[in-house]
Amino acid sequence: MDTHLLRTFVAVARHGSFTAAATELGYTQSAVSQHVAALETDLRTPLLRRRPVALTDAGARLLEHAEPLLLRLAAARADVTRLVAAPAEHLVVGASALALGGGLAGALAAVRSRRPLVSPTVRVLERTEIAARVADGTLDLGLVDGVAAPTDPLPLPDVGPLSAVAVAQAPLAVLLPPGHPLEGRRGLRLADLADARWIDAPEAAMPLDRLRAASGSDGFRPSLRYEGTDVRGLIALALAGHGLALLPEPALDGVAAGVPVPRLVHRVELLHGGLTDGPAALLAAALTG
Amino acid sequence: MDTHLLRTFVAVARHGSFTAAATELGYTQSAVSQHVAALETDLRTPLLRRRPVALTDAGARLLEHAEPLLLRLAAARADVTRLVAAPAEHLVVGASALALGGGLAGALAAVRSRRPLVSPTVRVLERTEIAARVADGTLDLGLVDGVAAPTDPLPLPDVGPLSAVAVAQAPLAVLLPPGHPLEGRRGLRLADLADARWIDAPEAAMPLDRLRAASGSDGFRPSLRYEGTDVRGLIALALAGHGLALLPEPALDGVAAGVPVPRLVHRVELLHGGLTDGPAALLAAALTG
DNA sequence: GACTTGTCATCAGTGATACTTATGTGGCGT
DNA sequence: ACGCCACATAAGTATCACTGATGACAAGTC
Repeated sequence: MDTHLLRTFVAVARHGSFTAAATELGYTQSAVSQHVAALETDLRTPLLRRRPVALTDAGARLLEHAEPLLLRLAAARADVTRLVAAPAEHLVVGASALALGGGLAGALAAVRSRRPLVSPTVRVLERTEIAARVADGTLDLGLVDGVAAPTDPLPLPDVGPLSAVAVAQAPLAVLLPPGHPLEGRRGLRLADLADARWIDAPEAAMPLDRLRAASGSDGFRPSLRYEGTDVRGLIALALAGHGLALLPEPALDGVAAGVPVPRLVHRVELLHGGLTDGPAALLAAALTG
Repeated sequence: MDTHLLRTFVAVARHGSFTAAATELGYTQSAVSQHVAALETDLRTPLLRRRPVALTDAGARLLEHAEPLLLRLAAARADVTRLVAAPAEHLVVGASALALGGGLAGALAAVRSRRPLVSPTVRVLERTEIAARVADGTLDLGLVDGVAAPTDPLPLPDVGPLSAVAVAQAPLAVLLPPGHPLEGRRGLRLADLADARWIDAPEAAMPLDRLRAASGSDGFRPSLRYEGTDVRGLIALALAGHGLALLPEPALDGVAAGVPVPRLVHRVELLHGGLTDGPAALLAAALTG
């Protein structure tokens, strides 16, 4: 079970094609075929069905392991080289959509004034992607938002030793349509709303599966799916009665009133993998200080 | 950064010797030397100081990544082969010391009566070791205990997709020496006791760092360290005033009275990596059913 | 201080093996 | 039925991952 074999296996599984994987990796089709065959004889079980190429059960299981494994391998390399190499004079920040608000603009301005030569990049990514890209060095810093108990850290995919610091924290509010029976309630436990219908807006609000994890319930069934990062659109849909939405209170922005949710907060955390003293450290200081 | 290179690097770091690592791995010393050199040129930084052999900073960092990486690799192999191979007719259960109580004896008896031929092994291990050994297939089942909020799962080191099921849950109690100012209190939040002096008994009770994580405080300073799994000894020390101890209430066993701690429970969870239908599945059914 | 000893680095040689090129084979569409 | 596409297999080669031998260096011994 060599890393190279796993890498080509993952490529084949992703492309659904031996030849496509071969061209991606710079191999011949023959080599890819041999790699997969070697893995299969090593594990004594077929991993792929051919013609058409599809994962077997064992293959699917292996893929579940292989992808994070390769990610962690890349993270290890990035972490060690980060120790050695001089801090780069560029700055790439990844942020989930709802994490953009908390002072990033101001902090970036502070960096630019002190280091006019660096031209920062801000990249909006899915929450799951950010930790991975910070770990493997593609991003210098990450800003992720999420819902958690006030004392708990945000649950993050474990991709190696990353440091996380809270940079902003706000109460949560459920956005109810006008006339909803619960309107005007003072406190609303999230579990009480597990049976309600929700708008599933994984980019603009909290993904519903995260709510289930945070509340320990398995409700939160979606009535409408909203694909996009624009919060205003989500608010409009929620007010029109298409479903409930859970948002940080500041995001409501006076446009609408929400019912506060106790015991849970919306938090933005800064992710980094060991700061040296490049522009990334400056930005981190501006964000946290 | 091949897996073989990482493996020999880890072996060298553990043994503090190239030759010892070579004999362990069945290589010549020359090969080990070349492996380490290859890693160092690949990462463009020395990983080990020689004569005496010691880790550099970069080497220590790499080791932090390499060990879990190799563990996950073994876990992946075990997980896939478990899918394929026939369920073995043996049964190895790992358990942390405080997890032994909850019905394991009875459940084992149930298994033995139905499968008289299997001779089970019970192995008492440190909490951190159990998840790793279940993942890589050394253990068929694991029983770990820990402290968490009633709705939260126990925090486990992430070694791949493992299933965890609660098998026993008990309230927690702080064991105070007689005459302690807080004696007789009804409820006691753990954070209130962060400044007190504690007995650090990582094998017999909860390790203090776990308490810090569970309570979100950084107190819980140790006044005495207790190495051993015998709870009676720990109770005697706590009653003699050497420090506080946090134990599941049943463990006090009438010997002593403790002050209950709300919002946190002691829980024993059963760990397995996908059950087939061997004796392990029988035992799991007996424990959870 | 020379000698011995133990340990890691280096070199040259060789056997394994990881690739390529070329060819075989089976399903699928026309 | 036929060709076409995609994966499997075979044969050949070039690389490189090992071994064994030797060198270099530090520490301990007399």
